Amino acid sequence: MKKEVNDIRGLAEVLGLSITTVSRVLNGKSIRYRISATTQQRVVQAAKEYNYKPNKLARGLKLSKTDTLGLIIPDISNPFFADIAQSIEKEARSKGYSLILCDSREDHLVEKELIELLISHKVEGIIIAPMGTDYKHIIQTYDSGMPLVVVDRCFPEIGLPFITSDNYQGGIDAVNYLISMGHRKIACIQGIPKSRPTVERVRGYNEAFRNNGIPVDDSLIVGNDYSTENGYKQTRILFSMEDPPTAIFALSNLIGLGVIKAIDEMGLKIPDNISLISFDEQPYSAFLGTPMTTIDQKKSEMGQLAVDILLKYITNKEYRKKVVHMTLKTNLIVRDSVKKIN
Amino acid sequence: MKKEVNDIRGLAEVLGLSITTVSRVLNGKSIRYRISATTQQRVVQAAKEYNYKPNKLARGLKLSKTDTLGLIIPDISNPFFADIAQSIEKEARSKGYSLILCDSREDHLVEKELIELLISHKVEGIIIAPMGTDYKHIIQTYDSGMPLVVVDRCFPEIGLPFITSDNYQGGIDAVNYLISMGHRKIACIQGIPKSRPTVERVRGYNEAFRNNGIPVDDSLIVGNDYSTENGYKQTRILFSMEDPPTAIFALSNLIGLGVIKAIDEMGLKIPDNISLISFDEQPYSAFLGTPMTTIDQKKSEMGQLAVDILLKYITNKEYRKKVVHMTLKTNLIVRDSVKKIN
DNA sequence: TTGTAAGCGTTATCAC
DNA sequence: GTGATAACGCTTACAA
Repeated sequence: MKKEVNDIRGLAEVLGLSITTVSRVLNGKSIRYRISATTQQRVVQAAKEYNYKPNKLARGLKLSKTDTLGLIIPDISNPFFADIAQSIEKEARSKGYSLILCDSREDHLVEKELIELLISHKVEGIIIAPMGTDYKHIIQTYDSGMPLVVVDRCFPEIGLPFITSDNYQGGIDAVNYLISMGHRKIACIQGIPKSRPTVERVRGYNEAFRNNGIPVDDSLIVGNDYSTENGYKQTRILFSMEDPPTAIFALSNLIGLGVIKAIDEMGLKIPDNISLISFDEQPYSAFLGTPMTTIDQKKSEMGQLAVDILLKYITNKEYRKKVVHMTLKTNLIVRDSVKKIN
Repeated sequence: MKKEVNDIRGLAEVLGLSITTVSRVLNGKSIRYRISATTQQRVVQAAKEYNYKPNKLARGLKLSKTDTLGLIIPDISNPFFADIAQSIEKEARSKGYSLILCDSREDHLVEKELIELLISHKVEGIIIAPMGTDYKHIIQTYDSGMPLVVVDRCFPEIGLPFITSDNYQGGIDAVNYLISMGHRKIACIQGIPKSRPTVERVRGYNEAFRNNGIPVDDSLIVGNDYSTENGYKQTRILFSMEDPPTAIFALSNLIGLGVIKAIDEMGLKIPDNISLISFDEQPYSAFLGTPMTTIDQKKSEMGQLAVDILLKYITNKEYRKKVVHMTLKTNLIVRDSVKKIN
C-alpha cells in the first residue's frame, strides 16, 4: 500500500492517462471504448495500490443516482421493526444500495422532518413504517415523484403502495381461537387507534364475535399505542373493573409484555387467572413465564419485498404507474397462554 | 404550495436575485452581508412556497461536509445492538447528523467492505461495533484520518478510541454471585472467543474463582459466538457430561435464550436443575419462565457517548490526538434464575 | 484507443 | 448590499 490518492484525477496523473480513460475502466466500460488490456490492467492495479475510492457525492451529483435509500421506522428498539430493518438493509445492500436509518419515535412532526431530510440527501427511494394516523406528508412526497413504499402501518384508502400483514385475518384467527377455548369476555388492547394494523385487527376482533353470534362489548376495546406502558396501564385498569375479562388480545409484542408485567405484579397467573394472546412472535415468546400464544408476522419477507418493489419503482418508470398493495398471511402459534374455560 | 423548484438557481430566478444572495440568506448569513430585511424575508418565504430543499450532495461536495455518520453493527436484530443503534441515531440527529446503517452480520469480509462503502459515501465519521477478532482494516481507516469510535467489541491493546462496558467487573460480579450462592461447577458459554467482551468476561470469571480460592475447570468454558444457537448447542453438550455444571454463565442475551431453550427441551427447570445468569438485560428478562438474573449494560449511554466523542473528533482537530478509552459500569440484576445450593 | 471540456447544485472569493 | 465566477469530483458528449 503506497500513498493514497483521493481523486480520479490523482489516479490519472500517476498513470499518465486522462481522467476519462480511468473513469471508463473503473466503470467497466473498457470494452465499449476498446481500451487496451494493458491500460485497463494498469488502471485497476493502480486504483487498488493507491487505495482509490470513488466519491459517491460527486457521482451522485452528476448522475442523479446516489445508491441510497431512506428508511423511516417508528421505533428501532422494538424488535418487530428491528427485524424488518435488518431484512431491508440486507436486501438493499445486496442490490447495491445503502440505507439512511431514521427513527421517528412515533412522532408525527419528526416523521415529516425526516422525509424532508431524506429528500435533501437525495435518496432514490423511501421505505416508511409511519405512525399511521396521517398521510398528507407521505402522499405529497410520493406525488412529487419520489419512489416510496409504506410498510406495516399502511393507508389502503389512498393510492400509496404498501406491504403489510393480513391484520384482519390475524385478528379473526386470534379471537376465534379465544372463543373456541370458551372465552366470551375478551379485552382488546389496541395500538395507535387510527393506525391501520390496529383498525384491521379490531375489525377482525369484531368479525370473529359476529361470526360466533356473540355480541361485542365495546368497552373492552381499550388502549392507545403500541408500547409496553400502554399494555401495562390498560391491564391494571381492566382488572379494576367489577367483572374483569377472562382473556386479553394484545395488539403488539410490547403491549403483551406490559400485560404480563401487570398480571405479574397483581400476583395473578397466565392462563389460570387470565388468558393472553399477542400479536408479533419473538424469539423469547416461547420462553416467557407462560409460553405465549402469538400471531406471527412474516417480517423478513415484508422487508425484502418492500425493497424489491421500491427498486422496481426506481428503475422502471412504467412500473411506477402500478400501485402495489400487498398483504402477507399471518400465522397463529398456539402455546400455553390461553386456558380452556367453561 | 405552488410549483416546485429544485435549484437554488430556480429560486434565485423567480426572485430576481442572484444565487449568491439566496444562498447567503438560506445559510443564515444575512447579517454578515447586510442583506436587506425585505430581501431576506422574500427569500425565506419563496423557499417555503416553492418547497425548495437544498441538495446535500452538492453541498457536501463543495464543503467536504456531508452531515452523515456511518454505523456498522454486527446484528441489528439483536436487541442489544438495536438499543445502541437507537440511541446513536437519536443523538446523531439531534446534532444535525444522519446515519447510514450497515449490518455486517458478524462477517469479517462484509465488515471490511462496509467501511469502504462508508468512505465512498464520504461519511464524516464512523461508529463501529466490529466482529472484534481483527482490527487491521479498522486501524487503517482510523490512521488514514477518518474519525472513528469503536463500540462494545473494542481493542484496548491498540490506539483506537473505544467505549465499552466494564466486562471484566461484570464477569466478576456474575460469578461472585454464583459462588456466593454455593455454586462451584459453573459453566461459561462464551461469545466470539477472541472478541474483547468475551475475553474480559472470562477473565472476570477466572478472577472470581481465584478470589474465592477455587480452582477453575477450563473444560467448562465453552462456545464460540453470541448467538442463540450457540447457547442451545453448548447447553446440550454440557448436559451430556457425566456430571453437568450446577450453573451457567451466558455471555449474551441471545446465548441465554438458547440455554433456556435447551433446558426447556430436556424437561429441566431453572433454577431447580440448573442456575443461569446472563449478560444483557432486556425488557423480557423479568418475564421469562424463570425471571432471569442478568448483568445490565448502559446501552443508551454507550450510544450517546459514542456519538459525542465522535463529533468531538470531527469538529476539533486538537481533540483528535486524544485516544478516548471509556468503560461503563455494569449492574447485576438479581432475580430468580439462581438457586442457593449446598 | 484516448483526450477535452461542460455541467451536476452548492458555497467562497473577489469585485462592485 | 448584491453579484459573477471558480471550484468540489465525477461522467459523458464530442473531438481527435
